[in-house]
Amino acid sequence: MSLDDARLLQRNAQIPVWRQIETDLTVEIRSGLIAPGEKLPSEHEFSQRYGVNRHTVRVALARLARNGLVVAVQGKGVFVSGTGPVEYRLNKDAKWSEVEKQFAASPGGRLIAVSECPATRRIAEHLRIDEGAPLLVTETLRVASAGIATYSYHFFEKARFAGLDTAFERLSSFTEALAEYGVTDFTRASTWIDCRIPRPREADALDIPVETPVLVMMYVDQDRDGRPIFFSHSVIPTTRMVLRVDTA
Amino acid sequence: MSLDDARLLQRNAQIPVWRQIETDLTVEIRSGLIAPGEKLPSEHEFSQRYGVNRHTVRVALARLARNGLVVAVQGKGVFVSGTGPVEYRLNKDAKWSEVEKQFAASPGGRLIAVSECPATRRIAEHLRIDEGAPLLVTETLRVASAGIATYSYHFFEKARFAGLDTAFERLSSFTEALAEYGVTDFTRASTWIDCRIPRPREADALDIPVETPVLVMMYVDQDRDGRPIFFSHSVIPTTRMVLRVDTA
DNA sequence: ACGTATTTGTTCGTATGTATC
DNA sequence: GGATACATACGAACAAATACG
Repeated sequence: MSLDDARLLQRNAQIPVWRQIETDLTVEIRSGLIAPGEKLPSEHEFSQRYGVNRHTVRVALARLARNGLVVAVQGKGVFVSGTGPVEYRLNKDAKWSEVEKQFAASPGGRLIAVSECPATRRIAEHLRIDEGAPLLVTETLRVASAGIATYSYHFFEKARFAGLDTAFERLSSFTEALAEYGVTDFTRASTWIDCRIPRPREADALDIPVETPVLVMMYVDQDRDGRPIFFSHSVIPTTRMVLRVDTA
Repeated sequence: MSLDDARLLQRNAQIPVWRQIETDLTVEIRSGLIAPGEKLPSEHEFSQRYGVNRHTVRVALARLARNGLVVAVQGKGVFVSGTGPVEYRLNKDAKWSEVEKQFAASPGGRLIAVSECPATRRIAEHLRIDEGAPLLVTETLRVASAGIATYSYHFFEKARFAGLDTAFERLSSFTEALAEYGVTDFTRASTWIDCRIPRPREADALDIPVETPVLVMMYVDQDRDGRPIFFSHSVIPTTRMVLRVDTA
């Protein structure tokens, strides 16, 4: 709204008008243009500005409320939810356990599935092993707080880390499980960031609607000597989290 | 498919089966599990594995093709597009012009819209100006190659950069336009990364379907002395691009 | 040059559920 | 409640391009 107004709306388009308003307001709120705690314009004012019926505005606002972005108070107005997004900082110490620390949460990883597959070319390059070498693949759900969670796929060289899945199941933490394999310190080397629609089972586990996009981090962690430890995909819901990169 | 198979499908769910297959294959391709140039299983084989009709598979594949992820050749098969994703590297020299250099493209920014608005609290903090101070807001589309593009919102302090929009229109580049204001060197300080569904006009300009999510970078660029120059949102389609962060 | 198998591309038809008026 | 339109999913058949012996 600060940028423009009803010109944004496409009537007779393939997208319903209420959804356009929803994404529009989502942009404003998530980007911080409207600060947490601030009051939104009234439904009546929205309907005037966008040139739509008040009911159409209400559909959009109801969805924002359902996603936890706003809270409606009868007789007062609609307010942006109090807390801003949690920042997942990308630096060489980037780990999920670092996020858990912010919430004083104990390691609470849950092992969803374990499988094996041969290393594809890309993963083999990252782990500096032979293409086709057997990999141990884990799917884990790690939750620090409501809405603060990741669904991760970890790829380990099977020959080196056989049984790591049971160690994780016992300790609920990769950091601690890896310690049993002599890996006491590891750091993040490179991270690739992508986004997509979640798979049904990911959305289920993360407890988010299947239509809301998620961030995907792909990264390699290595030990002090630069030797690769594992390759990972982490699916991150963005309703209450953002990634942050500082380039000092 | 390497991780699991038809168990992934949710029948009678709110999400169509073809979309589930689409996201599934998108994951495999974009994450590099299936390498560029590789041949996908045949439509018949997919329909067997997923337990669906061949038409259903074709809908998914058609969408992947439209997004440029795969290329179908009659009589041969469907192949993952030859080139891997372009990496937009996040470091202190992160600029769109750096991406353009990779394609030997001349600056080709197009000014979509210009507006003004008062600085919200968050923007005021980033630019270290007073809340409510007038801002110059530009919307630009910058294309380096097919699918390699950004739709950006730039927020400038109006008092300092009045007329910058016309300078950009003339020079097609912020780097060059800012030089006329005595800003010869600027670097990236912090970046926040989020993702969402694009606005209709963003999807139009970037030539992507309205349902495919986009990455959003929010960042502050500053001059050599650490003085903020501008705040920006950049919308990045991810069919052919990923962000990359190196944490050395 | 020919026949065959494989694979994508296209066109019918049928059924079902959902949204809309 | 009824009528309509649309999206989803399945089935069968055929056309066209490719590969191979």
